[in-house]
Order: sequence, then structure tokens, then C-alpha cells
Amino acid sequence: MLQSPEGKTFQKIYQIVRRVPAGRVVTYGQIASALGTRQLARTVGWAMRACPDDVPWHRVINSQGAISTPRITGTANLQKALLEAEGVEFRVDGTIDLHLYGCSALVLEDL
DNA sequence: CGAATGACCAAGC
DNA sequence: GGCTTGGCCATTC
Repeated sequence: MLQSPEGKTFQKIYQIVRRVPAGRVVTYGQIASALGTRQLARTVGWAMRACPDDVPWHRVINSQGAISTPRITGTANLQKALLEAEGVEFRVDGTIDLHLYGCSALVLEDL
């Protein structure tokens, strides 16, 4: 069964991810930082694992600017497609330029 | 309640 | 420059 995303942090993470504008991506560290502690990155991963339909999880990537979903259920293909549909360009390595598509942490904290 | 895991990040060697 | 260790938070067994 799918855990119980009723934790306050879970909802907070979802809120932040929802604030990510289309065509932009954020790293786990940024989300964790928006929550207050960068170390929360791990919990963020758990929250993403629940990946509700209301959360554009495809805009969430790791600090390397690469997709971290392929380790789950071959969702990388879907994520890449969604991001490309939003106008995000992928490098030859399959990574994204955080310098261009990296969203500002201020937007995430703009609760 | 205690131990283990998890889609991570940063620092250390 | 690449690999290893530590750390925090939340969830699960």
C-alpha cells in the first residue's frame, strides 16, 4: 500500500513542488532548503515516492540536474517527455541545465 | 519503542 | 577528481 502521506512535511513538499512553474525544475536540495533544512532531502524523496497526481514530480530532479526516477520504475522516460513538453532542454547526458531551468528558491518559499 | 530503509546532499579522504 | 562516510527527517517492519 502507498504509505500515508498525511505528514505535515509531505504536504509541505507537495505544496512547494506545485509552486514550481512549468518549464522549470528544482533539486531536492532546494525543496529541502525551502522546508527549512537541507537534510530533509531524504524525506523529500519519500514524499515524491507517493507521487500524487496533484504534484508535478517530473519537475523534481537531483542536484546533478539529472533524473533520479529511473531507479524506481522506469519513470525517467515519462519525466523527460513531460519536461520536454514544457520546453525544457536535455543535454546529451540526459541532464538538465539547472543554470537555465533551475527555479528560484524564493518562489518555493513564497507560501 | 528500536532498527532499517529511502527518488539526497555535502564534506572528507 | 572519484569514492566513502555522516547526517538529518519521515515512514515501515
